Amino acid sequence: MASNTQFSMAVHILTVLAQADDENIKSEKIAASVNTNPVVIRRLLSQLRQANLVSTQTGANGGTRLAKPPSEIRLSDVYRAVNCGRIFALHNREPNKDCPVGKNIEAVLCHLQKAIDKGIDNTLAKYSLEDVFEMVRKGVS
Amino acid sequence: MASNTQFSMAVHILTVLAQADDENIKSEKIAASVNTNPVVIRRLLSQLRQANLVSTQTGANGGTRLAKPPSEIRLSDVYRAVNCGRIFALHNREPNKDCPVGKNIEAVLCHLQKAIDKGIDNTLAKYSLEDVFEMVRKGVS
DNA sequence: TAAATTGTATCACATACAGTTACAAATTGT
DNA sequence: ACAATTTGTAACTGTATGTGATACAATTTA
Repeated sequence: MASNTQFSMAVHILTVLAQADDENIKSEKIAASVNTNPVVIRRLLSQLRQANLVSTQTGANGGTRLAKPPSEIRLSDVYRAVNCGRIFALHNREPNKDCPVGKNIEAVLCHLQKAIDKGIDNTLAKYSLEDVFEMVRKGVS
Repeated sequence: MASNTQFSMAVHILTVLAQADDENIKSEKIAASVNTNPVVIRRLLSQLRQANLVSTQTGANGGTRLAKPPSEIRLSDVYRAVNCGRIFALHNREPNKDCPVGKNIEAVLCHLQKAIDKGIDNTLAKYSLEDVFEMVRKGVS
């Protein structure tokens, strides 16, 4: 599987909204920047909305805006909003429970998954959407 | 198939080898513990061999053993050995370069990818194969 | 030389994401 | 009330990829 681009697109979307300040932005306009279909954008906006990161108005002259200031949106929030998947998957066929390793390895791997997830969360929590916006404006340091 | 199980299987394989100490272990035997096809195991062993984590002997009575003691194998080595993929992918269609956001967002995302990767590496470097073996034997604390 | 074992190419299958089309629901302006 | 606009979402397609299986050459042992 080509790993998924949802986090990348979500950050892109939110940055466009950050730039627009308090204006309602149409999915079509965002799609033009991301270079994809508006439905792809709306699907992601749906997830971001559930996470209370954006708010949307339907109907004519509708669109989407940030639900809070960019300084209050952490990339860890974004990651959690769009990412259901894990870094690696556990075995998809049960290991052999008659083997001492097969019997216990899954618990260990599960433990590792949690440790990694916490690490990613910590890393992304260091960046706010405001930081990203600044980096986009001025270039990555 | 959600994300890939290669890291999980690789850790499983190495733990089986750690348990076997200095004996040559056949791919078939490992496959029985992991509950998969021996070819799947051999493919992974091939990657672990390239990373100098195991050494294999072909032919009758052949098999694979660890190339170094479990205490000298870090899970970060394993992760690097089998994992070509990233946490998230960049856009697969070029963002619109006429948009100030689209023009610079990729550099920012690339920067974030590196930060996350370093975080994962740090997390996994805390665990040696010996630690995993102990956890498998005694249960995860 | 026969048997055992790995290395690897190749195929089949399942899954998931990206992209698209289509249409109902909601909202606005007249 | 009506037409126009915009979102929400279901459904379908194409594509990529990981897993698993089969097959067979190459290697090693006895």
